[in-house]
Amino acid sequence: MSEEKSLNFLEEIVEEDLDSGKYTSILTRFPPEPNGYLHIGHSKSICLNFGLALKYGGATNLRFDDTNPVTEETEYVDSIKEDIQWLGFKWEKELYASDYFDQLYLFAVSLINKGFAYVDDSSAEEIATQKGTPNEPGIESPYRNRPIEENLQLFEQMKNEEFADGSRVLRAKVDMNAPNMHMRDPIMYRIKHAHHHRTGDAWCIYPMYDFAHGQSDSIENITHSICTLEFIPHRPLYDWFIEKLSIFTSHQYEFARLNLTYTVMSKRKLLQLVNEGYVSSWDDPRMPTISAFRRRGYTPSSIRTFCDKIGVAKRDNLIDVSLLEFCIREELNQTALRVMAVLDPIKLIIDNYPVDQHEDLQGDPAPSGETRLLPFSNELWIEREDFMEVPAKKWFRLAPGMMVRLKNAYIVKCESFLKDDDGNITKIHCTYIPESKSGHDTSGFHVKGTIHWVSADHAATAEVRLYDRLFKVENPSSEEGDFKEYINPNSLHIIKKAYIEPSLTKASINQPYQFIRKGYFCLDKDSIPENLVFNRTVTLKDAWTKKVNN
RNA sequence: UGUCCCAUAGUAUAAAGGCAGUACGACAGAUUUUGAUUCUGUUUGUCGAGGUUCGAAUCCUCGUGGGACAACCA
Repeated sequence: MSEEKSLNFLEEIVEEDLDSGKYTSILTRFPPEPNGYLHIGHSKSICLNFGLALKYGGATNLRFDDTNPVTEETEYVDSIKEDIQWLGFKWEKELYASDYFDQLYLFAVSLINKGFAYVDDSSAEEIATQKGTPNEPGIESPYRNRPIEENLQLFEQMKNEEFADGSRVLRAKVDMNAPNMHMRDPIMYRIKHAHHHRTGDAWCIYPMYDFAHGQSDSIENITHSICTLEFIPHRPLYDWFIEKLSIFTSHQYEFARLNLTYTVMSKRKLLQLVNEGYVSSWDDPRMPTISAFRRRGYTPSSIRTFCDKIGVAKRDNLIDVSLLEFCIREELNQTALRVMAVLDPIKLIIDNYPVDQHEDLQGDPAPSGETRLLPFSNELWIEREDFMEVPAKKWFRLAPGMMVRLKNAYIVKCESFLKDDDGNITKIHCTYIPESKSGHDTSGFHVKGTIHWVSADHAATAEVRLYDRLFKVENPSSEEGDFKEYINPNSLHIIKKAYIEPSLTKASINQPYQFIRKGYFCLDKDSIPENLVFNRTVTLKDAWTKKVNN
């Protein structure tokens, strides 16, 4: 029963290339620059590159695009590798563009020899001026027609640390009149006396992206080099270098990057949020980074499912974050242990339940069949929002004179309540119906509402962190002004002291929980035995709140 | 006043000249000891104008709209 799922345009290209015999197997690559943490947008690219290879029996290299030593660090390399593995993918080889610095240097010399590259002494400003604009052609550099010998000599001197940063560059000799700005004699090498995270101080000249990426693809025999739309104008250059160098012909294909509502997806902006303290770290659970989703309780498979559902195409898109939430809820609904925790407590006293008595009630069994006991007594904590002094229409939780089921316990009826001087409700008095015990209900009462609770004497406490969207608007990047103006000031709500059922004191970090009626939660890495911390991964769908708000 | 990419429900994504479908969302109902889950149903779409064709979301032309491109970033 193979449900024929339609192919995306990249799968079509791969199938064609395989069917036509152009390739007998495919090789893709995932090429992050180690200058930041991976985000959910990268996971689309990861799922695409690794997924394509998996589907068609090929392989994927992990290649760090580390040609700019001033922004790149080993810390990022490590986090990137961890994130890819966590997502569930295995790379064929771990490679670095810097592995090819020697080869790239020889490629450059060869282009100089063929008259396709020259050393330019112009300043950055002069080169920018020479470039022209999209509407006006560029002008040729006065150094453009230097003799080959002189270029060779100067380029070697560049390599030999004889010149200062910025004093000279190596440029490709293409066409200053090209309508495509990238073809107007692009820079191939620049001088940077900077320490490289892998090659140390071996080099003071570093290749630019355009003279590193395609050549690295070619060296590795990458068949399908998949990147995002903004590289489309680079493709003619990508092809030009490969052709002039007469090396293995890799091909570049472009897809539209993922954008998600209520967040930003550029490393530059995410770095700002971290550096300027809007979030606590790269893995602050409000961030769209993979490490943040991991910490927040998202699973690798939920992210992979999401990447599968969003599809792949070439048009700009803005995916509704509710799709991501659907994916994680769908999974957690299957795997989460149901437990009870009261986040905003109010005391409920059962007047007809003996003060010194308690009983251990049976909680809902876990999917594994494992059971747990719920201590019950005359004083409980319930959720403040589960009581209304004056019930709304269609309200079926607690209110004066109304009855509700306490989950896995008894039916109670609200008899009275107390308020403090400010009018805040402080205590709710109820009576319980002894014949209504869960599983043994002979009371004959039928109640519409069931609420969660914990026994006041037996409850443990924990810190609970509730997260909301990081931005107030769907697409912060498209708004006027600075994107940071649109940050949601209420994206984090910390509850210092929530009451949790005793079984949760044994919570473990990879076990998802559903706090019944409150959402899916996971233990945070900040937890210590004296202070457990839970993150809300995602809320439950909530038809009631929605109804009230409308 | 350039070059390139793109245009299908609210958001995404299919339909390879032959019945516009799927998912999420939204809405309504059923079930429910989670106002969750589950189940059922409803809603909404081919940017415009020409052309080719028996037949066009699909091919062509011209518009319109959106996006990308002028870092010694990737």
